[in-house]
Amino acid sequence: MRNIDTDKEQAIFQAALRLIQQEGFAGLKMSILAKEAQMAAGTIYLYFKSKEDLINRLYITLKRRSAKSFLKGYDPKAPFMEGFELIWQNFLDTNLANPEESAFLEQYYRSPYLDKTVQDEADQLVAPVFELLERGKRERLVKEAPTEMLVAQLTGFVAALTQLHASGGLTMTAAFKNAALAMAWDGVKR
Amino acid sequence: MRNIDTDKEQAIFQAALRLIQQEGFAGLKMSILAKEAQMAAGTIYLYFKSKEDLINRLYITLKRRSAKSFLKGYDPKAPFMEGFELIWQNFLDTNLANPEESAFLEQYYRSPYLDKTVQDEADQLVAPVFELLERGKRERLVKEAPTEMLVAQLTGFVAALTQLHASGGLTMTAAFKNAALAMAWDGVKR
DNA sequence: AAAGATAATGAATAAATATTCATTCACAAA
DNA sequence: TTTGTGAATGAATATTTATTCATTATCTTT
Repeated sequence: MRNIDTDKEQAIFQAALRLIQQEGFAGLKMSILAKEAQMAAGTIYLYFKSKEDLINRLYITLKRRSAKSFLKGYDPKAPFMEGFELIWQNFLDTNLANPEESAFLEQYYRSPYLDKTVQDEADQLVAPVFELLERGKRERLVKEAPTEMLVAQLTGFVAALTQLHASGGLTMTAAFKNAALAMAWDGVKR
Repeated sequence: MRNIDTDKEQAIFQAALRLIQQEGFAGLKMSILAKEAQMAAGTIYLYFKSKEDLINRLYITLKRRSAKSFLKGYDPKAPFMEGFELIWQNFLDTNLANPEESAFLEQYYRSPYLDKTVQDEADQLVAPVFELLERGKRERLVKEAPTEMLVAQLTGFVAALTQLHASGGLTMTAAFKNAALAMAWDGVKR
């Protein structure tokens, strides 16, 4: 039996990310995508019902992967600071290591292509971070600011850093990562 | 003489922003734009050579307006802290007051439509912020982190806050603005 | 108020792009 | 070697969207 597994699908995902990175949002044309993924245009339609389907599946796949990655090793019962550092470092590393995916998730957030169900699941995936920060407030370790605001500073910072790193504006060495952690923590700490 | 001034142009700009806000990046279709701006499709082409021209002029117009707005009253010779607070507050207020413009500037940054010259001018407009933070480092008031990183935290935070505020996730009252200033300053201060 | 000039219209056309499907290909079983 | 079957192709078609331009409307000048 031929291999109908995810090989081709993955190739399409990869190529789509590369194109979005290179050409931006508007650069994702099915014909170009086919060329980049080294297959015929029609082949894409064996794996995806439509462009919309492609975008949605790519989005949720990456969002899940991202969430899994930055929650790796996270134990809600461990001390707050341990959890904070773990998630922060995971989050930064995940984004730095996958700038194309990161940019995609940023760019397609609230695109007309995305189904509401997909956006809702995406929100669910981030919930543990909210819970951790709320716990931090209860334990008097974190500022008494709205959780959304705390999250905004952390995610906004990571997004901006990732973009900077990817564009070659700044190479994130280990020393710089430490500096970033200090900045992130100083921003939210009580 | 008929009024060929900026009335129609402004209407087109406004409608374009509204559409980008509502439908996202991909939702900017010339025919829909014409309807939204309450004019015929052809009329747009009396004011803009092409869609690309429209995007570029909208982008640079908004970027200039934004820079002018967040540098308003800024005196490079005033004490550091005064400059920092002024720019931060201006920047946050400017973005909160113009979430559509803010989102547009975010979304179209490095779109394939944007001319390099436009992007370059955009970078120039932000230069005073870099200079201020470098001075802060020299005066030992600001962390010894790369300036790009400091800027990343500040702009990333504002971008995320603006998006949050615009989507109704959090209303930025005066108290919350103070909290945000504290978070921003704690993040970069030495 | 007529003529001339400028602005606006929107249906028609051009251009770009998504999608289909008749055909070919690659492999496996007989 | 032949035949069957799912996978892949890519030119052809459908669809969507940008742009044009002949026509109409609106204003200005005399």
